[in-house]
Amino acid sequence: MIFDQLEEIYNALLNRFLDQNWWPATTKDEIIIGAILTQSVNWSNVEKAIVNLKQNSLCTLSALHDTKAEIIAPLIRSSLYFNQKTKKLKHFTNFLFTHFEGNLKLMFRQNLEELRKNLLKIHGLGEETADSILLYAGDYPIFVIDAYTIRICQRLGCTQSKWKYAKYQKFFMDHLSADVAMYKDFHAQLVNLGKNICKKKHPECEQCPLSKFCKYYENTTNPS
DNA sequence: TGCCAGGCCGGGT
DNA sequence: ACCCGGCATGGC
Repeated sequence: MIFDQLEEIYNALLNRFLDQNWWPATTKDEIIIGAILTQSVNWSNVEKAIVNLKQNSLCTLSALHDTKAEIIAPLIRSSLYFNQKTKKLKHFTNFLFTHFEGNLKLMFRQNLEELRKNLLKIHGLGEETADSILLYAGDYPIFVIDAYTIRICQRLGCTQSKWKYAKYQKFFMDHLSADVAMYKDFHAQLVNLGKNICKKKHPECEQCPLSKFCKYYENTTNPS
């Protein structure tokens, strides 16, 4: 299905909610740590973990690299699957120190395709986490897909149920200009929308700035 | 109370 | 190629 309104959709979200100013972190280290910790958990749980890491001066990649898993795990307990996530953090820092002297600037000197391929080899980093790191910490022009994005697209009726991550990503990137700041904010807008309005059933779609694009809204206003 | 949040992996068809 | 269980907290 051809759907050429993505830019219009983004503008509707931007007008209604203003710039979301994502990622909620001050350093690139913190963005990467947050990207791993937020897998399948709400951000408030991640925030507690980040605060704990900061209070122990462990919210940097080199500090995590130098710290035993038994120390890290209890600090990030609130982030769910904390033992798994401790390993994931370790896998990432091992990668960074093995190949790039622990220096993110060196890592981000790789081109997008090469680095993405390398990140995906790290145990515990899937497509969404890798792309979040690439976009928000590395400023590469790559669009992040998540569960909210898929849910909203399906509600809009602009995608097909069999589509998976790569297809969604291609869909967005084929229909948008490769603008890093816009990619960052568009994904943020979709998460914000997903967490709030679009989570509800379709009668509430009227409050959603995307209602005029939404197939359910059209169905309810044009029942015939 | 039970459900689900900004996933990912491995093992089974 | 898809499907499913494991991981294992906190807020509504």
